Amino acid sequence: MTNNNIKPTEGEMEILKVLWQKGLCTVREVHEALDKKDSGYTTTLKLMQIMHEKGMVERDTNQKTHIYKAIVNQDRTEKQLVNKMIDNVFNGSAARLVMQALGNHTASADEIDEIKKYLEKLEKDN
Amino acid sequence: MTNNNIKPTEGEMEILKVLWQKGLCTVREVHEALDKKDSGYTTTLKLMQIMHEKGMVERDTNQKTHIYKAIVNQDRTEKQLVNKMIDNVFNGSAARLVMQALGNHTASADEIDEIKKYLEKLEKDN
DNA sequence: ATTTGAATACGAAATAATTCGTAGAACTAT
DNA sequence: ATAGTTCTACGAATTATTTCGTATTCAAAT
Repeated sequence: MTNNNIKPTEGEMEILKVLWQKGLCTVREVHEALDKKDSGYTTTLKLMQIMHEKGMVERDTNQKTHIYKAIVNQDRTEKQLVNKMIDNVFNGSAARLVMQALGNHTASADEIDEIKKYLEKLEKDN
Repeated sequence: MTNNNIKPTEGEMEILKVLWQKGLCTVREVHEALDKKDSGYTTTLKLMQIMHEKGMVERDTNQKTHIYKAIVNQDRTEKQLVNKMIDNVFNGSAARLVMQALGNHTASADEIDEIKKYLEKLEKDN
């Protein structure tokens, strides 16, 4: 395994998603992006500081306002979480997870097409 | 929503999986089935008691040894967890989750076939 | 009947995750 | 330079989850 085996908490995932999407961010920007009024600014700050201790993000502290950046890899992290769910919930069957995900109103016709294309490609590559 | 919106914790999921698979179980049986030596018998017991308070399981207390049974529906629970992940991790895109799940060694050729069939069926039904 | 073994109940410790309050440093504008 | 705003640091409270120890009950075997 190239990378570490960190399992982000839910709160950390929220923040990572923002960082992955935006690249470089101040705490303020991240906090704004999670428009959840659920929690205050210092909560986001604290979270990001903890993530820094854990080595999930790096930061540039040259300016007063620190700039954060995700270190952990998005794709790898997503795969990790998905695999964990496949193990924990679906007894190791990726297919069961997929079907569960698709037997939903969440999957539009477009999405299904997209997935079919992806499957074709997968099979070609093997 | 027919059912409640309970989000089982990780520990609770472990237990639910056993109950779903076996149907009726004593605490002892569940505990044995989770062969994790990680934790003692009373831990499993306590968990199951809490699950009972939460209304996730029901139990027959006529005998000294109580018999437990899952109340929460497996399919519904799985869907809930998957949907949560789609939202939390994949910004609402079921397709992204599916691709992440399939771009894995976990998905065998057989599984992929199975999924393709499932997609055909999905499309026919719409 | 007494011992032994296995079960439940329950409180509370241990751990993890989130949240916030407050202090002080630094920048901006007056 | 002083006031006001924005930032970080950091300790501590809160909440959720897991874990265990101990008391008690019940039943079976001696």
